[in-house]
Amino acid sequence: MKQNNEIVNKLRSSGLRPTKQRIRIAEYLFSREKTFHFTVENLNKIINKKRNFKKISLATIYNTTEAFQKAGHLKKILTNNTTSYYDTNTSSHHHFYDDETNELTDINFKEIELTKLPHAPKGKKITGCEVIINLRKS
Amino acid sequence: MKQNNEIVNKLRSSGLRPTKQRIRIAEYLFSREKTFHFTVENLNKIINKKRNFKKISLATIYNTTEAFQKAGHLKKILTNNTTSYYDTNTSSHHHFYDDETNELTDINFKEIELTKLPHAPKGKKITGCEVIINLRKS
DNA sequence: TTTGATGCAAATAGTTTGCATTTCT
DNA sequence: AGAAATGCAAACTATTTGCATCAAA
Repeated sequence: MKQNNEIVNKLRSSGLRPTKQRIRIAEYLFSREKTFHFTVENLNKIINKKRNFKKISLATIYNTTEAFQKAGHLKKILTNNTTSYYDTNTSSHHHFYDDETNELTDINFKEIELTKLPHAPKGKKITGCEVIINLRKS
Repeated sequence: MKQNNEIVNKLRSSGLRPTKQRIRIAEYLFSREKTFHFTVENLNKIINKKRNFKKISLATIYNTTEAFQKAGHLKKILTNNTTSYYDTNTSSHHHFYDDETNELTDINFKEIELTKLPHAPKGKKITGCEVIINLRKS
């Protein structure tokens, strides 16, 4: 596998073997300017739409997404529906959530100021913090 | 059905017929001081543990939970888990979420200070704002 | 050559739906 | 009686698992 060195290094340095499938998915996800929100089902459709490639199985898309998340390359987003959403923007940022359409939008972190946080309960540590602003049509 | 008038009125005044099942569930959920977090599966187990009552079907627990939510008696909580969590505390407040145990805990609203909020996108209005702090054992 | 990843299909978890029956008003 | 709620099972959706095969180190 000798392709896109940057991607290969990204995978390697996080302990992930750079397989064909992972490279293809990583290229799709991480070679972009704008942040990208998706479900596994979305990603599967997109990745497997192009006929010039061999199909990547849904299980692998699930595995890869989870591996990328654990490696810190993806962030799992909060929702109140039964599907998991992921975000290619792993830096600390917040979301608008439209309760009617289930649409998620990023909020620039400068738009929110959190000036006080609780301390973690005994024996626990804080691993993340997210603000969700609920929307509805006005 | 002539039981617990307060509960019956609560149901009636939100347009919900006070059926045996709804009353039993509402009595369990709303006759308490402290806020209560649960999943439908939790609630089902609890409600149907007591042998002295006739079993309430899981579908009814789902229906009732949704009806209570729509009526504003319950709040659905955002997590990064695919199971739905509900909260008997319907006022705007924040949560700790333990990613390992899936446990939810309230955060006293005084413990968090949000000093800056974005404005809603065009055509939308803000209906709520919630902070989730993820935990893990330290 | 051994360890880890993939792919498929079957299994599972959470939730929803259809419809006959029952309960409330 | 008429409208709405219940209960059951079947259907559905998202996700996970087991295991044989395959690719990377």
